[in-house]
Amino acid sequence: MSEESYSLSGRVFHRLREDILSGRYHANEELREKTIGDELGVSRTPVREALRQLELEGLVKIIPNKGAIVEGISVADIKDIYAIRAHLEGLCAGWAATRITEQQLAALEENVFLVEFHEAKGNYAQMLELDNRFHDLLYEASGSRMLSQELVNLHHYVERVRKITLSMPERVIKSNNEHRQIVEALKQHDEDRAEKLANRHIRNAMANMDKYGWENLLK
Amino acid sequence: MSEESYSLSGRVFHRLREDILSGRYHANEELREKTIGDELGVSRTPVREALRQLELEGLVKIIPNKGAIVEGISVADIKDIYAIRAHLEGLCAGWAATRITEQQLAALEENVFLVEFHEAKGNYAQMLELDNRFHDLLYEASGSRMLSQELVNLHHYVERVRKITLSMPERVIKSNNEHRQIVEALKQHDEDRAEKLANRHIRNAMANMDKYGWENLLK
DNA sequence: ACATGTATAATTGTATACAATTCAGATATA
DNA sequence: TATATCTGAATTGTATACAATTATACATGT
Repeated sequence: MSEESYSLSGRVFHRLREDILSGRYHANEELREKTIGDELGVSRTPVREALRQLELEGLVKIIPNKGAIVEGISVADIKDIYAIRAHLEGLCAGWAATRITEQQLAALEENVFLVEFHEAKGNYAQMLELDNRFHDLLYEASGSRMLSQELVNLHHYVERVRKITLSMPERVIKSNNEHRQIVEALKQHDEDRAEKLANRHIRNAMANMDKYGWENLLK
Repeated sequence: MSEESYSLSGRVFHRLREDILSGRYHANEELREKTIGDELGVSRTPVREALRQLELEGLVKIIPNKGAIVEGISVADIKDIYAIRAHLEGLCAGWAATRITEQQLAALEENVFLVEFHEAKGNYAQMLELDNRFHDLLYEASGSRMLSQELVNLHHYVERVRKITLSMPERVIKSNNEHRQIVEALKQHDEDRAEKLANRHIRNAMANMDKYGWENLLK
């Protein structure tokens, strides 16, 4: 999944989103077009385009003739996103159960196997990448452009949580077991079971953060 | 609910979105920055900003150095959105049941009453506006910025369906009855019931379109 | 006729110029 | 002192200029 963008405005957009979601900009911070442009070595034009896009994502608020301020994202927001994802990933897995292709199934099985492989070697660096890939594959298997798009968007918001989660070996193992069960249900085209398992998978991720402490999230 | 935008780029954005969702532009149509700018009497700058935003909403696809083409929205997409909304409006109503304020409840009750009033007078013109308002109030009552934002976005996509639906007197009556029941559940802070009713409300809207014939949707 | 190459036009990407608005500080006035 | 108002700087909004890329048309050779 290449998140690269070869236009300047695209690069500025991804960079600013990352900086906001990672907390490098704090909430309510003012974003000046010229300042950002100078920092990234571009003119105001691509910066403006990026800010307008971030506004649509809800990460900044643009006040006409005044400027852009960081909306940021609170712990409550992230919890909400997990609740939303629980529903939508369930729906997604359910749809995928009846629509998934053999190739997509094979790709998911390979993914589960790869996690197992690297986990056994204690190679946790690739976990985030592999986890991203699992979910992207699942989204695509739903066969729904709209649902997939929604879930990909939501996924970005919680990258920070997942970085923490997937650095815990015991959670990685459990998570991959849950992935395996989901794939199994997809293989059997068991819609209800796939939906329930995917829903619970997200809820388990939430429960894991409950134990870890959400308040530790934003440093 | 003011959908107005006082910047040129905002106006272009809303205008283009409306034109795409209403089918004035057909799928795969190429959108030239200069042409659009000339039509709307603005320069390329605000047009570009609008196109970049529409890309994020999935309504156009931008191919670097080539241009923007209309993604459009298919009947399948709209059905998917209804399914997604069914889940999320349920979640939303459930949350609202425990968080809604007295003022918000009063506003919802007033809305239901107003629909009744205008319906009795056969004044169907305001129905879309009032229906929009009901759902916006419900979204806000969820107390969740993220969920509200998601639902508002999804709502835009199906404006075309709702224009049809809400021009059917018998559906308007049923719809408002469903609204009334939802408000009742919110009043009693009955989370499960609110969730079920809101979920079913959207499913009923789908069933109504099933009868009407989805294929008649895109002219 | 067909493919290929090349010049030219059209279009997008980015930077800059200028207009409109807002902000900050100084000055004036009660 | 407190308040109001003016003035210039800073910032955003929009248009335009220029660069980079892509599309089109035509010529050339096979």
